[in-house]
Amino acid sequence: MPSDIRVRIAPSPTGPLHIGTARAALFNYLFARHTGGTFLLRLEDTDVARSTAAYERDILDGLHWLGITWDEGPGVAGLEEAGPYAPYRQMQRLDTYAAAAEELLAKDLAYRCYCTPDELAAERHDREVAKLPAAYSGRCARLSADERAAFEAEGRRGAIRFRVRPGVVGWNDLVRDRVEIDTANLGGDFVIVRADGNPLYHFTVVVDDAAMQISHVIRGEDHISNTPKHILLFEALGHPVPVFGHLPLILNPDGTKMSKRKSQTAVADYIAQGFTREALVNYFAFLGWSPGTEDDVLTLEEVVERFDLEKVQKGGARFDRERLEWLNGQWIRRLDDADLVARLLPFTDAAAVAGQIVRAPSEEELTALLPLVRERLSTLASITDVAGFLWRDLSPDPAALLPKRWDAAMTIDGLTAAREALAAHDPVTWEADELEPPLRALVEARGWRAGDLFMAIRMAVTGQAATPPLFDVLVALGRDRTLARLDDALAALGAAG
RNA sequence: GCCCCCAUCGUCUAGAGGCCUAGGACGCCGCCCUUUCAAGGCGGAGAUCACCGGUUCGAAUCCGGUUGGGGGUACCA
Repeated sequence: MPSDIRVRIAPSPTGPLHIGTARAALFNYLFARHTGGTFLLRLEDTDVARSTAAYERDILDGLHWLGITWDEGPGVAGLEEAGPYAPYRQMQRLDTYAAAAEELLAKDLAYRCYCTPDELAAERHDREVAKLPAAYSGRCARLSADERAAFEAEGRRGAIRFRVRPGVVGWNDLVRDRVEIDTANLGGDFVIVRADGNPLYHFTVVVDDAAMQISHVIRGEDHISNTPKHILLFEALGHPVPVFGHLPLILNPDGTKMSKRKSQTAVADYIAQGFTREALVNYFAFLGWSPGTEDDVLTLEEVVERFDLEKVQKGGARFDRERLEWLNGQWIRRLDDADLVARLLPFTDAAAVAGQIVRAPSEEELTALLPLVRERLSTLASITDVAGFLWRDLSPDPAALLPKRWDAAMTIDGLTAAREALAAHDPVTWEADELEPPLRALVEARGWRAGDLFMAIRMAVTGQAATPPLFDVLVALGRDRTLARLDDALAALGAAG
């Protein structure tokens, strides 16, 4: 059954895709998909000074990467402009706002204000000194035609202010029930169109939400105090007021509103660090919402099925990177081989380009390695921590080659014997379960602890104390490189002694 | 300052008057598995449900106040 529910995400291309925007987009998407409604994307690019095409691209690409798709939206990032209410970019809708502003002016619901920024600043300052709440005095609210003409003659264009009517504005918020705010606390008549003719956010958002038949406005809690202004504008425009739902904020670890300064906020950075879309979406969905069951690893589709705005938390949620990493590990373990390899390849390639490894592995090589690395990856990028020794040259550090209980002489003895045993091993059966018995036998014969010998070999052939299982590592390395690295380690130890 | 929102383990949360001596997950600590690291299994510590007062036979759940935290106070979005 088709639904007339229409929701939107309206990002402003003044920065890269922010986690908060992605989360708001996700909740709108979930609500739309769950109810069979329509989800649209509108670009709010009226802040010309700060908006860029590169940010636009980053935002749209990021949302798509996450799997958040819209039914109507602008023609950018390789997309066709789509939907019955085009254009979906505010700078292409200026005449719509101009017409709406004219209408409000004509009905005397708005007026021109000729105050200069300096005058406004002085006014603000005086009120602050007098300990009065910040508000516009309304000095231009009742100018006569002559006074207006005088200002215009001076060359002043005048901004357009909306007349805020006295009274209380209230709404039934989807997540926090009844909210009421006295318009006396709105700061006076507010500007809807700048003196330079550019419309402002509060105005464009309402004009567009009205024009695009938005039924539910789902956005961050930081907009609660803007909502009365928007309701007033909807009423002035003669348009039904949509239903509002204010989501709890994503917080820095210290509990303040998430910011670039205290947290990593760009989705692109999480992508670059090897977080999967599944983990990110899963994590965002569970920040402020929960299915009410004990499930914690869910696909986007499963979340869509269970999503309910009324189960959204009211209080803000701190961003917990450790939990995200755990979820990421969960998802990495769930991906099928081909998928995981395809996602890993860009990271090994990038590491090679960056010089972190000297050679990027092939698809086949990575596929063969999967059983060794999969459960050790917390991010895709950590592949080079887990298996980088395979694609890197080692420079043995004698001190770092010694197992806890072994000194240099002991280690030389152990590695020499191990090298001999491995060199004597049939190259044709260079396989993990073939390599283990001879080394175990050696340990037995010499009365060593298996762990000590294995650690000595591990350090010698990988340069690390933490690696995938040793015999699998020797196989991945191959006979020649294994023996060569043992020789190098022995040489380093000999030089030190 | 003024307005508004919020308040359950360190963190994310379950909980819509009796099922709660408050459940799950992350993290932390043990144990098991084990050649290291992970993963996995098992167990543990961790919340007098911010506080005070009310309503009720009974409150984490309802009401009021206090405190604390957060958000907003632009010719930014």
